[in-house]
Amino acid sequence: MAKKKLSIKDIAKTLGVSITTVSFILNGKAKEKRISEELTKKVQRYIKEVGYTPSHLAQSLRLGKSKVIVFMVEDISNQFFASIARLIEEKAYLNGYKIIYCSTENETAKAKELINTFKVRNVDGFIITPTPDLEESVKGLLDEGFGLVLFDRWMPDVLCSYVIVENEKSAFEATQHLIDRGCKKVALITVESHQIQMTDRLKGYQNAISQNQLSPYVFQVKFHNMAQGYDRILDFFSNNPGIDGVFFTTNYLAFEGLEAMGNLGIDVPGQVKVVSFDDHYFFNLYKPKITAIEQPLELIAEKLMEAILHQLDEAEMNSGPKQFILSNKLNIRESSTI
Amino acid sequence: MAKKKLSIKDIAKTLGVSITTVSFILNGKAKEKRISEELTKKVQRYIKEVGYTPSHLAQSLRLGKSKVIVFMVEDISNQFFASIARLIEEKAYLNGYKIIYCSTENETAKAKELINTFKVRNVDGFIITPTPDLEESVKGLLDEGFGLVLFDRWMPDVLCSYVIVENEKSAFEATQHLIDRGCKKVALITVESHQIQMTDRLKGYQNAISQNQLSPYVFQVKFHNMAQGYDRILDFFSNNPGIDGVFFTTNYLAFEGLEAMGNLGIDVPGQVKVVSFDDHYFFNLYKPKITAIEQPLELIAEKLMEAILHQLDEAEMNSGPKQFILSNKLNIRESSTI
DNA sequence: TAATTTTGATAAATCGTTTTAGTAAACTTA
DNA sequence: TAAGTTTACTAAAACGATTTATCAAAATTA
Repeated sequence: MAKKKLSIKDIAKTLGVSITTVSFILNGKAKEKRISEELTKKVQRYIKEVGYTPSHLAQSLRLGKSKVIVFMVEDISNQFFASIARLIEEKAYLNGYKIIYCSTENETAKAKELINTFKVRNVDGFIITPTPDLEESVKGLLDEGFGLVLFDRWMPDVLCSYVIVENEKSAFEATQHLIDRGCKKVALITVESHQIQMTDRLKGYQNAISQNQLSPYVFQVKFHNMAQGYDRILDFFSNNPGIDGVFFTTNYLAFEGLEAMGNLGIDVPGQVKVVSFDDHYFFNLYKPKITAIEQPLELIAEKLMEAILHQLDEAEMNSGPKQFILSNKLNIRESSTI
Repeated sequence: MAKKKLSIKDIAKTLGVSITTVSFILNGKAKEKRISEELTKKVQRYIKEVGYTPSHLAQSLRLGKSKVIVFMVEDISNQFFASIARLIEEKAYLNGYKIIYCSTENETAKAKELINTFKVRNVDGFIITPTPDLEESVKGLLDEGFGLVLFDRWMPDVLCSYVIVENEKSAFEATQHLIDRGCKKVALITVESHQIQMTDRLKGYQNAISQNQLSPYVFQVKFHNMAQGYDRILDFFSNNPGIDGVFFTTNYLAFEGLEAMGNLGIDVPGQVKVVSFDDHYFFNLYKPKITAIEQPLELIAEKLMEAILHQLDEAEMNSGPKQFILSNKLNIRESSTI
């Protein structure tokens, strides 16, 4: 087993030339370094014949670049993050990069630990959905010259590349949509979080409510986990009977909320109209189909890779950060119309 | 920026000792190599003080092990694979391994290309859901001494480690369950595939049908993509009016099938009872709740890591392959009972 | 006291590349 | 024909670790 992998040294010895020559030819520097055409051809032919490929480890060690990007998200099994993972994969491989993933579970301590682990592991760049209070770690990465792009959330205090969506604007539109459909008591059901993607959604809701001279009904679910979320939302609806419209700021909340409403015998959309952030395959299957804000996954992935590759590209290293704020799409379905 | 990382050489120079000494101490060989306790302490103190960590790249190059495992699945954005990814992540990191993912889209050419790419990249092991006709590539990996575990599917012709579930048995049980609930014309809706996980499910269905002296109604959807699948299944129900039970071999087929049945005005479970392979969060949310076969995700992940780490562990390198066949659980819900 | 063993440390090879700084030989130039 | 230039190629250092072989001094033995 395990026939030893050929090294550049083996090639050189067999062909009776120097390692340097082979290396130059391999790296397309034959012309520049004045290696004769004849020898170049000969070496190339032999390399092809034996199917030699250079050791990336050795290259990484020598060049100080490992061609690895860390994709650090809240939870890789979450459909949103898994979808992005899928979409960036191809672009990364096309550019010779590998992607290592890891999940923070939105815990700051875990995120910091992961960042330290990977810093030491000679990765080149990080794509991160930051947890709360991660500013210092992130600044550390920048100081040490790692590539870095934030997404889903950004940090107002840190000047760096990011890819986010128009949270406030979309939340405004979703709320206004419910109001336009005749809702008078529109509730916001969100998670208790001070992270900017959530506070922006809250802002959008509040703006729409106040512009229409309505009263806000904000419910922030604490300690978010499936079972607890369901119970809390059930309580909320029991205690707030007049609600006729709900905007959920994440699809998980919507799933739980819809089930709670179902069990309370609340008719959607007859009695309560519903809109959710983060569209999902299942919203289109649900009865009624759920109106939802769709994030532009492909575009997010594209911009993420554009931003990170841009940073890792030697030539453009010291051009400024790339910051993208992308538009969402409100997919209007039965839950807010019939 | 980028304060240069310390190397073992810097440590040695500052302390006025040799690189060798530092290395021995770092690797816990101080005693064995008779480094004096005094010097050992001194070096350790300094290392801690400056926060030195060794370069994994250099170690990998020297030791020929990169501590990287490739997780190669059909589609990382698929909920099943994403969940497994999440579950193996922690175990891998605890053991000092990183995980690189990639998606084959079940295309043999792509899988072969990915395998070649990663072979060259000095990874240590592979966790793979093999595409059709991947036997040769997989054998190649084994010959070259890579760690390897297959999952979801296995290859009868290749002796290697794998983690799979009892496809045939569960399919039998699901079908029998429908028959027990009074179904007389039970259809199987599956994908057209010769891969063993699918043919096993087919076998289970067929056995149950013939043991009960019923007639099989097998529908194999070709060229599986969302839109086409839906259309084909719609046709199938239109052309086979008497069907009173359906077993879907994947949850995607079930989602499409349920929508098709909904649009045809077929009542589930009144008119047609439904069971699906691969339980899903939404089966519990759907109305009616869908009966489904649940694969033991945690156990799969656990066994995958057990098998791969076992192989990568020098000490146990040449013990035989580990093969796990895990039991599923039939979650009986409304779609097959009311 | 001479020979042997133990102790405590190190020099140098190695892993597989890239790249700087040469070096002979062939060719120009004046 | 002596000096300078090109041409075609290479030796050797580096990247940052691990490990084998070696070595001088101290301690033990005979």
